[in-house]
Amino acid sequence: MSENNHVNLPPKYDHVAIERDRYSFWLEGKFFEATGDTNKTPFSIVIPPPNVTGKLHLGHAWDTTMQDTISRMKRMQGYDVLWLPGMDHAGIATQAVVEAKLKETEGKSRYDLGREKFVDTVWEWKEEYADHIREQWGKLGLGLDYTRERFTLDDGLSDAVQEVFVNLYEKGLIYRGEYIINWDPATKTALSDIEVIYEEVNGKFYHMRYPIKDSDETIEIATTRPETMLGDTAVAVHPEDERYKHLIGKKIVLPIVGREIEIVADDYVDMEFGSGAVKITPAHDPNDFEIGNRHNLDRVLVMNEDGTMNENAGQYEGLDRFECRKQIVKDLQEAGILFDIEDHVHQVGHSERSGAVVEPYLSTQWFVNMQPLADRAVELQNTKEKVNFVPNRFEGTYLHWLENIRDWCISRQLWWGHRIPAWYHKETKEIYVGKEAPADIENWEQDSDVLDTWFSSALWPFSTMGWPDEESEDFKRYFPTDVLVTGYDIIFFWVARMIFQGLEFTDEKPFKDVLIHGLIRDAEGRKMSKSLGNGVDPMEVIEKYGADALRYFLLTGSTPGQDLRFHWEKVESTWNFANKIWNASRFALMNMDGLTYEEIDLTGEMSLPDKWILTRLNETIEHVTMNTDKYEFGEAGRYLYNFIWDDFCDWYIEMAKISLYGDDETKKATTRSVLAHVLDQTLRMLHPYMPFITEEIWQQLPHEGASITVATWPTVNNKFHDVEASNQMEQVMAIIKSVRNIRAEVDTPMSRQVNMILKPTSTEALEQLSVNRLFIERFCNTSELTIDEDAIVPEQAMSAVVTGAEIFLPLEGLIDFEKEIARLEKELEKWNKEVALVEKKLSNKGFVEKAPAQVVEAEKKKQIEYEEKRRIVQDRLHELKA
RNA sequence: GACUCCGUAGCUCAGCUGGGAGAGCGCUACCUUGACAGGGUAGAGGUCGUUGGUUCGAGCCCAAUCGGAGUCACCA
Repeated sequence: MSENNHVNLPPKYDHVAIERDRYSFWLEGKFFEATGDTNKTPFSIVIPPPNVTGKLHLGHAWDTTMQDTISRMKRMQGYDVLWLPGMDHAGIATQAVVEAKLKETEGKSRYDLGREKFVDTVWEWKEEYADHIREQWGKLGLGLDYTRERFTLDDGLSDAVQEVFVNLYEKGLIYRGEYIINWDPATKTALSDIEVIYEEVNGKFYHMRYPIKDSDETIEIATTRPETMLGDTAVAVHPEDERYKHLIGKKIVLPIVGREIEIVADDYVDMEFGSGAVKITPAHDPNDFEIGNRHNLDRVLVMNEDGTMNENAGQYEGLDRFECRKQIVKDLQEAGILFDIEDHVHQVGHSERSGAVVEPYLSTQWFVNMQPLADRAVELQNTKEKVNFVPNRFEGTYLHWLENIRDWCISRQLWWGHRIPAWYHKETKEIYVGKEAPADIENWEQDSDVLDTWFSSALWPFSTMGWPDEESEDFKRYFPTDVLVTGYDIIFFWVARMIFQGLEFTDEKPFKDVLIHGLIRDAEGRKMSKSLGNGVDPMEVIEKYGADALRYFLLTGSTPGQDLRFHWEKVESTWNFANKIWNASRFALMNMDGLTYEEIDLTGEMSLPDKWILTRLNETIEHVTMNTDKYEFGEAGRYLYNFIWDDFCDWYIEMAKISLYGDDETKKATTRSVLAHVLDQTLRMLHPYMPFITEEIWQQLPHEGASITVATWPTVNNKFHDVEASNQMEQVMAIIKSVRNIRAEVDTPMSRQVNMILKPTSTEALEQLSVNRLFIERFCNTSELTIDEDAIVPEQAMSAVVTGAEIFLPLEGLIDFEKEIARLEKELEKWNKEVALVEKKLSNKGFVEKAPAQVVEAEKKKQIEYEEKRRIVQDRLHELKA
């Protein structure tokens, strides 16, 4: 075929070839850069900045693909889109990775290098990792504006961090104090509450009897952490507890240690639990700390920062806390103090990062006073201006957390991060907090700690836009952002904090919508994790099946808020979809015959399939646009899939061949235009889902503009909305399906021509069928087609019934009458049931009176149709049995 | 202990404001039809966890219950 010469699409869909150079084409065209065009409405998204040392995993791919899909559609809809990229310095995570590398390559610790040199080393690593992440973003096809890329430790963001810290300090919303915090002995830093993961652990419950001074009595207490007894400074009982009332105020000689501690009364103690007496260790337990404050108790810290016992542990000094536990249990048992050990399942806190058992530990740290900030965020949700959570139920989790908020420990004993802008006077011990160091710097010492990574992340939507400079162009134009996309696992870490910081510092919510997605799991439903080794590298998926297939799989694989299981087979079937599009496009191109975009002409007289596919296109545009707007990517994607595969490929292209391969040049030209138009519009809609393949094909098709990324989004065209044609097409399709069915029944392949008789059930149907007979002839492969109400049907014929017509295929010698009668009886039974059901409904007074008129009307129509079909099948059975 | 989510065809999942169940993969039979055999055509397969309730009508709303997952808070 000579037309083949015009086709530049290779015969095979090759995702590697297609995707290879496309991203640089987009970047060079600057299609992803926000234009600042004031004729357009701004639309902005900030990327959740990935950890700079991390490799992007499938979760990132999912998260960013959604953002890309949204922003690509918005761009096509004419918005001035800013999708701002960036990365997070990720304090603990990064420091841990670099420390490990350092040990591995040079056998050195961070202390060997010293603070300054170590931080320099991290910066070097950072550049390398950042390049890698950008490369992965490119492979995914993300439309990011790299001219605005930010890093949480760059100058601008550091300035914002300091501004916020100083401001909150001056307002009294940041304070420094000595409290029990969560201490991670592995990384030797404090953690915030949400960085502690509680896991059920099979532990022990140790029961002890403490001797009371100058008495033979003992008091029974129990603990899960016996080593902390070294730091006990009291035993508490309930003031109303009759068992112990006489002991209040008496002294205990703390075993091993020998310290005298008092028995105090405190309401906190639950008389019902255990013995009703509690050992109090103010330096190692938050509740004990509170009790200690109320009773002015000493705070005896018995551990070092690395989890070993310190000098207050006496003979146990230097032992690891768990070694010490073993030893102390043994010693106490021998001394007869510890008299029982019980198995006990309880929740033990572990560091989110290191996995080490978190130690409640007395320490001086910086905190954010959360209540006022949280109150404001909660308040916002009672107004019309509230942040819109999708799905909505996550607003509940968010609010629940805010309503039970506790102060946020923000100092970390790390080197990699934003240094706390506080200085202590060497002599007076006075504290100075400010963006600039004190003038007489030689007399001061800066706080050695850095801030929690999330402290800077919380400012991300506005710090990236130029804040604290409120006159910054980007801040004025693109803040607040439109939507934030993230997983439910970081609602507390990040979403909540961005909201209260946004409110506090910009008086605005940082985003209008929050789209929450779930977690990616493996095929068995397990979380993907390093330890299980069940992680899947998105780059591997892209290599095998292409970014388009991966993206489509991720977008359509689940509903908002739900987890997603990864299945290779699903990605593979998505690849098949891409291949289908590829080949349908090849067909179209083979028939374009040099058509240009300007020559696309939809004014000519159209065939039935032309009118039908344009109507279906309208429906698809409506559906896809609405659902993408609602973030229902699954719904939109599936609708497109069905439209492309079933309607466009299986029906329209097949039927278009009639005019494309025919002699009527006018019809041919019209169909060619329709084909080009529908494909063009379809590719545009599919583009946010599968950017690479759609761009590749679109460039080959008659088109205008430099790139599909900046083509306009399709809108419904009422001029081509022909319901009547659609109904006729449906009827033709129904007839074709019935004939295929019969042919399969009697083993008569489509390649064999057959005679066919159509008996219309109305003059209207007669007219329509006559007009559309060409399609019926062609797709039923008839040798002779009779359309006649009074046609005489040979005795040996297979029959079927569709709305408006009875179908007969005279197939002498091929029919097994018994089988045919059985088949018809089965069908009769079906119609009997349907008729009975409709009749039951319609005879139900309640239904007729209360159901909406259109529903009742539809039922009445069904009744007529089913009764007609039943009658026809019945008659046919009579004939055959006669 | 509080709360949330899930339980629909063999498997993985859809099913929008309630009007009589869908897709992909898998399975069966047939088909080298001029874009595609990674394709086409026709099919089989579901008491929508269970029990009540509301309603003319429930997979969809309410209650209870069973099973699975998760979040938060926890008594030493």
